[in-house]
Amino acid sequence: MLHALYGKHKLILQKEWFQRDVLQVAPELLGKKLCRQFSDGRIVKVAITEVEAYDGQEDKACHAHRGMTDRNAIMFEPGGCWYVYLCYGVHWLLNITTGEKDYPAAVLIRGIDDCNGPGRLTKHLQVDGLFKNSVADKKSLLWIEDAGPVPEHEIIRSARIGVDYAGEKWASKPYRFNWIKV
DNA sequence: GGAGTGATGACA
DNA sequence: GTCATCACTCCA
Repeated sequence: MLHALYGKHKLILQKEWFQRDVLQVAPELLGKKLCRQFSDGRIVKVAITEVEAYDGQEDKACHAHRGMTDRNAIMFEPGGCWYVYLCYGVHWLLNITTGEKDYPAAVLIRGIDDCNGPGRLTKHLQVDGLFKNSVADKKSLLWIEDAGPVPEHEIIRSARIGVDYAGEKWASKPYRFNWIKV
């Protein structure tokens, strides 16, 4: 198991931690604490329970598969930034970028403790477009902290949700990771 | 099962 | 400039 790279604040996952293969980062994010500081100063920390990986330009389900656009440009930067976008005109979806510069990849955070659904959790944590392209650190009021590894047998892999448009090859990739607590 | 919702990207 | 599409949620 790869060790987390720690910065000045012992628990906060640093940019370098995200600058690895998205398929390695995604399952390791399970059990980590998604942390949000609200405008009144209150801090909420919740465990991540479900994620999906979107892996580069080859991946037809990835927003970057047709190259760089205004929206997805942040995915081409080194990992560790928030990629936030509005889905169906209603829901903000929260992703963390991964990988090296010029390799577009990100992890969609789909579920946290007591809050399933990528659109629901952003509403719950009051995350919107203001966070897009910001660095995942304490200054941005949204960051991720280490919380120890999740046992491998508690991780379930399956196909990603809502990506049928990508064609069977990519829609069927087991790039979705669920943490099923025993 | 079906509608809402508006930014985004493709194309002209 | 237009137009179709969409990594979803809620209510019936």
